[in-house]
This record gives sequence, C-alpha cells and structure tokens, in this order.
Amino acid sequence: MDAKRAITAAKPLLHWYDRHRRALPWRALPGETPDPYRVWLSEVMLQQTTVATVRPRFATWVARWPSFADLAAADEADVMAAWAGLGYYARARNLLAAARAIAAKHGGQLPDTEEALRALPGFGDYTAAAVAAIAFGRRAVVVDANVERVVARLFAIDAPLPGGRRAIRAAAATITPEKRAGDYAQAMMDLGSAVCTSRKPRCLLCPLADQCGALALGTPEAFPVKKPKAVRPHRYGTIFWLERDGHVLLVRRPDKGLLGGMRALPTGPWELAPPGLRDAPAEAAWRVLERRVEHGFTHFTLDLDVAVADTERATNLGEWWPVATLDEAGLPTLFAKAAALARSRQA
DNA sequence: GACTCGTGGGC
DNA sequence: TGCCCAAGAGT
Repeated sequence: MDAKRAITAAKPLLHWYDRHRRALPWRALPGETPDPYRVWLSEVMLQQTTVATVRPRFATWVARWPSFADLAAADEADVMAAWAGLGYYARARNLLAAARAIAAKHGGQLPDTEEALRALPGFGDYTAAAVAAIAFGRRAVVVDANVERVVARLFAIDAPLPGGRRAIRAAAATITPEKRAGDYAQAMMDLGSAVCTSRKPRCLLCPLADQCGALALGTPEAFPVKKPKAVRPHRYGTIFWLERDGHVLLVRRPDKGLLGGMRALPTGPWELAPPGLRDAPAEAAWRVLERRVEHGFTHFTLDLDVAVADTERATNLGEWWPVATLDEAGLPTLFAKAAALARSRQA
C-alpha cells in the first residue's frame, strides 16, 4: 500500500452523492434537519441487516414508537416481539435500555458527541460515529463494512481483516472531511452499496476510480483481503409443539445467549447428535414429524425435529398462546418455521 | 483477538 | 445448493 499518496475523496464523493443519493425513510432531505431518533433507530436496525429488510420494519416501528419517550415507556416484551425476525436480538434489548437511559439521564435527548453516545447500550465504535456525524453533523471517522471495502480498495490495503482494520481506519481518517460529515458518511455507504460492491464492482461509475489503488492493480475485487472463516459445525435438536384447547405452550428464553429474551417453542440444548424426545416439556403422546426444520445461524447450522402432542393438563411451564394469533407472539424465524410445520401437520 | 449472536438474498 | 455477505456490539 502507498499510504503517503494523497487521496482527495470527499469532494468528488460528495459531488457524486448530490446526484445519486438514495431516498431512505430515515434520511433527511437536503436542507432538512435529521431526526436523531430515526437516525439512531435506522443505524441499529441496519447493523448486519439489509436496507430491503429494514425498510418495512422501520416504518412499522416508528408508527408504534415515534420518539425516545414512547420507546422508553414501552414494555420489554412488546419491544422484543416487535423485533422478532430481525435477528441479533441483543439489539432490541440494548435499544430499549438506551431509550430508558436517554429518558433518565439525558433529558430525553440523544447526546450529541461521539464519546457520550459510545457510552450508551448498543453504541459501538461504528454507531457512535455514524450517529454523531449523521444526526449532529460532527466530524467522525465512520467505519463500517462499506467503508472498509472502499478504503481498502482506494489505498490497496492488503492486510487481511480483521487485523487490517487498524490500517483501514487510519487511512479512512485521512480522507474524512470536517464539513458535511453526515453526507460524507452516507455517501460512503451508498457508494459501497451501489458501486464499490463486494462482487463485480462498477468501477466505470465510480467517482474515485482515477485514485483507486486496487483498480490500478487491476484487481479491485481482491480487496479487502479476509482471513478464511472457520467451518460451521452442525447441531441437532427437537422443538416441541404442545397443544391444549386451541392454545400452544410458549416459553421465554433466558435473557443471555442465543435468541435471548424471546418467546419460543420449548426445546432442549442443541447438540452434536439428535436428542429425540429427551427434553420434552411434559409427558404426552409425542409424535415426531417426518419433515425437519433446517436453519442456518452465523456460526452453526441446525437440524430440528418437530414433535407434536395434545394434552388436557394445564402446566405453568410457560404461557398458553392462542394458536389462531400465533403470528402476534413475536417468535424468532426459527420457531415460526417449526410452528408452520406443526400446524400444517404434513409430516 | 477470538467468539457469540439471526436472518434473508444473491449468485 | 452451499457459501458469502450485510450501516456491528458485547464479552
């Protein structure tokens, strides 16, 4: 890499952004003042999540909880259920915790410095910088996966991720402008999303092409270099559908760990071999469906048997939820899949 | 630094 | 189809 070569990215990038910026529901139009609540909510929803997925969820969310105060007053169970299907559920817990901290300690307003934001739950380096820049116009070095890719290519940084982040961040700092901080940050996102894409980058459309080290080498797609990932192990489990008088037994998962704090169908630990009916929540005439549910997580894949049974007996192992309104229970996708299979009984 | 933590879409 | 990827944070 040639770190000393002067690159002036902000000016051509902002010029490009003025012509090609995406209209997004959480974005202020030119001349408008951004709403910090919407900026924050969008940044959290967009963590590891695509714009297409976030768009409708954002609209539903702000209609229900339009401000920090509204969210701070919400019940945790409602917030978790509203997040169902979006994944990374710690985001929802932290979102509510932050809203309550903002109400209690910050007068109902988001603090406007990167440092103060960084102290709130769910604000890491990226989100604190992005909110400071986008909502408050503060100069901040905003580094997400888009910026990593753009900067690694621009400077032809070949240190593999994640170790290479230090060099990428340092390079990013050298091209981050003082003015139009929010526009610049979002311009980098839009460029990474539409032009400097992970595969088949559209270099002919890029406003920085004439300065791009990776393009000069002829291999833009080779950047950023990444360390190979570990193989994903396979696990097995059984999910239990226990029905009683038109209601199904739901449990609440522990706050910490996978799918933490979410409503769920009963299931035992997921292990290297199928556990069968070992962890059934009650004695019943369980029938294991022939079809299985397959589900992929980031770090392992899962094969699940679905066992169904009817019972007459009330238990206090969880809540009996009306089957007819199960889609309102806020089940994570994995359990929604199992529920659909159990209800169809097309074993 | 290395893990954990979801989900849907693209190729 | 299986793998990679996406506006990362917490431990």
